[in-house]
Amino acid sequence: MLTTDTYHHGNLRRALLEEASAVLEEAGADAISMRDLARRLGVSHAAPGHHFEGRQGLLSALAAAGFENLAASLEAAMDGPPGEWQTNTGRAYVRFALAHPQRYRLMFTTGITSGDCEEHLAHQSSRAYLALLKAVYGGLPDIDPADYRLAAGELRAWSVVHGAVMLWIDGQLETAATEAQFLALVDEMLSEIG
Amino acid sequence: MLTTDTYHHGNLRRALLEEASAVLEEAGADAISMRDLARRLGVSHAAPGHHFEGRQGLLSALAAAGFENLAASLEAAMDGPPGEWQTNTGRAYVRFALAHPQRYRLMFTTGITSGDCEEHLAHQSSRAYLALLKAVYGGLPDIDPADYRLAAGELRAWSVVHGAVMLWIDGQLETAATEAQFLALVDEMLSEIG
DNA sequence: CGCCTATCTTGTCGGTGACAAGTTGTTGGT
DNA sequence: ACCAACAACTTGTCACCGACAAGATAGGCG
Repeated sequence: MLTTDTYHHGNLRRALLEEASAVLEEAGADAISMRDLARRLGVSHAAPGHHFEGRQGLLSALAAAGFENLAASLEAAMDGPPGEWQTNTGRAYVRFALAHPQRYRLMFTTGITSGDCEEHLAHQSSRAYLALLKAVYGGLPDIDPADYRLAAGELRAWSVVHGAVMLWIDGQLETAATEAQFLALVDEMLSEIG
Repeated sequence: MLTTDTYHHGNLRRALLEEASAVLEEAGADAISMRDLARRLGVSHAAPGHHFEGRQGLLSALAAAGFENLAASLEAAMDGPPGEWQTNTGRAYVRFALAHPQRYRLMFTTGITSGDCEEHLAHQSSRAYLALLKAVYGGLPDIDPADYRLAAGELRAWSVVHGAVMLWIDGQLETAATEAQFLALVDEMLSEIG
């Protein structure tokens, strides 16, 4: 059992995150219960509480992991010529959100004020945002992050992908388009903007 | 007491909606509890259950009322010349969302599958959507609602306002802009699109 | 008067998050 | 080798929640 680290009753923290991810994907964040996770993993009802700052801490960790994946996806989308960065990154963004709708909703719904993996969450979140900025402007502007001010360019780009994705995830477009049609429309929007 | 209708212990349904609206505005939908509402109104803990199909039913009613207000706001924004419909309606949309952020989030987060005031919710929701269509195209296309298909025009318009608003409401832009700056940016986006 | 129905109350169930206190296993110092 | 300190986990409990069942109460109508 060298592979499973310290072992007292297994590597609980990792197991909790994996189990919670499964519940998240199939039933949404509201369905995640500390006691239920404990039950699924065969530990006592209070065990999960020792690995996160309460339920909110667990959700923060899930959100942070999501931002990490999103950032990696966006960064990977920029290995082509800069002229295609915006379109490719937008496509990657939407593809990520549609592949993990519940995770995406959690990432943008949960308050960042969580505290558990606060710095990790903030870091991965801003990493994703920097990728977005780079894609929109074909490179990173050389300014002090401290006095960064939101501009119309990135707001429009982010709003259109975030808005489309949220409308789809929340079922507002369900009766008006299939997923394939929705993706085609998003591609159309992205090439118009770019 | 003629004004308060039937009276057994007051017009509970209306009182519940008003109290729940207050809690919603100041603490969000998650803070709405049937038992807490009952406590606030001085009735027994089970009383609210007789007026809505459970907690979800109450939330649906709140969402439906929100869509009613939104639809009215959007319709009112189109009393000017058709050329200004899109910009004015967009502005009205964003203004509504920023004035009632928790309500707005509830409207687009809660599943429409609620059952309680399902037909009312669906009706007010599509009323708001029709206003949006009218604003985008300067009038309503003459098609059968049954075979309506989502098109790029309305998707882009809706996405950009919904996305911007959700990003703001969920605090993603907090550190990058003040509310006034955000509103100015939204106006800029709206006039570019229109 | 007596029934009927809508409204509200009381009681209870299983479930949940948070916390306190105790137990067990692991690790590291001597 | 031993023991202390620490981390991981268990047990127990609290207040809260939503949902339901069954009973009480009031108003309307015959």
